[in-house]
Amino acid sequence: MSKLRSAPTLDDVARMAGVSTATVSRCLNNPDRVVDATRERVLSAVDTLGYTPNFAARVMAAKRTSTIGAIIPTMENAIFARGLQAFQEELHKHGYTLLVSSSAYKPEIEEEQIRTLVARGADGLLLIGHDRDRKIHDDLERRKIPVLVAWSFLPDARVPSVGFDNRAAMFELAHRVIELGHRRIGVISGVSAGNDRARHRIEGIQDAARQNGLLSSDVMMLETPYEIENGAEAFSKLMSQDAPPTAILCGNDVLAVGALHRAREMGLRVPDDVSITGFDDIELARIATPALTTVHVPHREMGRRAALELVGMLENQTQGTGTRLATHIVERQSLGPPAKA
Amino acid sequence: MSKLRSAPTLDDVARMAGVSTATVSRCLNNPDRVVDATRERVLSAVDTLGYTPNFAARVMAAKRTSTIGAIIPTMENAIFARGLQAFQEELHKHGYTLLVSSSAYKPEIEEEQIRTLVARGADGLLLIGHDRDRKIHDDLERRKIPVLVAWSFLPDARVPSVGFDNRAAMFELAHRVIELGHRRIGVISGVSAGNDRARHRIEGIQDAARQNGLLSSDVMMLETPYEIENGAEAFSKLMSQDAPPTAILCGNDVLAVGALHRAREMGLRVPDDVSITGFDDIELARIATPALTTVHVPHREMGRRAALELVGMLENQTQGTGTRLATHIVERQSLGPPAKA
DNA sequence: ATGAAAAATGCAAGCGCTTACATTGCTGCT
DNA sequence: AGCAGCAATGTAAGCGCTTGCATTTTTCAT
Repeated sequence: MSKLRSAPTLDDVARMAGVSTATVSRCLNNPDRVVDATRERVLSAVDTLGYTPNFAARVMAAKRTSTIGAIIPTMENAIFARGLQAFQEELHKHGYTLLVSSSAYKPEIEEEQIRTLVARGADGLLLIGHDRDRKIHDDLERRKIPVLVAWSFLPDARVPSVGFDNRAAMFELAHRVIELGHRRIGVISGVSAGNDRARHRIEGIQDAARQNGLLSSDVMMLETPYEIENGAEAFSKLMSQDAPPTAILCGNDVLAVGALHRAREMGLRVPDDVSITGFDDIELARIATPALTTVHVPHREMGRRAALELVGMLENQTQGTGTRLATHIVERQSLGPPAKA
Repeated sequence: MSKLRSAPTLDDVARMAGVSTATVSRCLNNPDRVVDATRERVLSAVDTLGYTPNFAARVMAAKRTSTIGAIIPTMENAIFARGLQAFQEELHKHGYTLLVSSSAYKPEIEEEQIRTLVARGADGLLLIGHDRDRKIHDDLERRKIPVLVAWSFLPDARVPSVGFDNRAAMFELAHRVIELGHRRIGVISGVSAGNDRARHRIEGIQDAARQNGLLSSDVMMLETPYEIENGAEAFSKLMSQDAPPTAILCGNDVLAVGALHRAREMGLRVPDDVSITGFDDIELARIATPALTTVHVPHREMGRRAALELVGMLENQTQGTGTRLATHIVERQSLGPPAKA
């Protein structure tokens, strides 16, 4: 498979322009270190030859790829789409390319992807959430690869993070729900093992329950993978109990939409018969019927900040400080007071 | 000795295992060409050193990346998510890695992404749709990089494709709509310039209209980017005419969900006051209220087939034959007969 | 045992680029 | 005119790996 046979190389360009390869390289990477006349000659050779630098060779020689790797739990729904889009746009402005892969929420896959991205020479890494085998960070540290965590801000974690306080955010929402009069609360959480965001959201709910004098038996919790169908199933289970909850807090919007859908199938009116809330405020939340009350996360801002932070770490060799972003509740139609008993 | 703080290389492993670098390389790439005892020794050195092959170096030496590049129009919604997922799973089985990037439906960005992927050494490329500057294919051909097109099957295009007949699929749906009695049809299409899929879907509608004796003035067409909000806007425009359509065919499910949403906001009942249909059958279509009548596309099958085809082209140096997949209408609640006038 | 074929391993030449250092060619000062 | 000093360009040493070919070791039929 010698497909490269026909691709022109630096040498070809140099020969055609009558200069050394060093000069061609400079034309491409430090144009101002070459005199105008030469540069023009070289660039026109590049043009007529249709030359494109060989990435692998460049990486080998320069020991730097200008590439950032990101591993997100899923690409199947829009949870990370908007933030990642902003991340990549900002990266692009600074001359970096983004490589994305997804871990399907599986730690072992995430680890494999990290290795792949590192082997491919990622100059820096964006990871989601803090929960992770510490050996991974040991290894990354040893290789001196800057890592930034997003979607979860923890002030004194080992790795700097750009994100929000999942616990406080969910606390606020749960508090609001209880304040409306709900006393039996259902929770449909994502799988919390290895997922600090899911865990912190649960804790936020528990904080609010405790603080408002609910018993732990008033809170019915279910964990399930983050998919619409699972939200629906969990909803059924929760509502088929003797004293079903009057409000159901979901770990994210996807789960909430599943719950919403099942509620309709079961002939339950939302929020009259049961309230349902989400988390993330992705587009789906606005579109759902009824529109979802949820926690708004500043996705684009988070992505942009993460990019700036990571680029800063890369170019100044600094440790990175992290940023905590604010979230807020968006009240739409899916949350109301409980029905009068 | 000074390697301690940076990534170990093949040399380090070789030294530690007391063999040559060639042997280490073979252990990693052709394990059976090395005797057991040696292999074990080498692998344990790999392990204790935490060695990971340097991708760029490997590519340079082997002239092959085992990487496939794919450029899809968007990652923001789920249109391509499922198919791409299947594509990558199948690729993985054959030892290939997938690199994805998105073009935002812009030809010039697609072109840039192609160059990037090629520079990065993609062994093969998956592209969406056939519309594309021919120079791009000239260049790819010259570099001998196999290309496969998906999401649109064209039997005698320059490049082999795995997909379905967009025109026929949309024809079938439009025919069904007209058969139900609709005479004034609205169409919310994606932007057709540079997008053969959008264009063929429009043509399918026109075929059906003509064949059923509708006048071209009975079909009101709007083009708009593929986003929910645009679907909503287009819906408003279409319905604010003197004689608004009784059925609206949307170029994809995303647009249709936008239309559905706006209908509700305007107090129109679907399908009693107006019918709305989609295309693609992504999860959103099932979840929407009312559930969307749409054209089912075998996303996973398409992704899988595309992977097999592309791997075949790569490994057998063949041209690729392409595959046409069948679609079918999924009737849910958003389509009904027109209201009695 | 013995030698030839087969299996295992080693040697070393690149792959296409960047970059430290060396060389050449100018500028403008005295 | 002569030369320091700098700008422009060239030279060549790798970067870490794979692989064709050479060499050594093992296997096995005799």
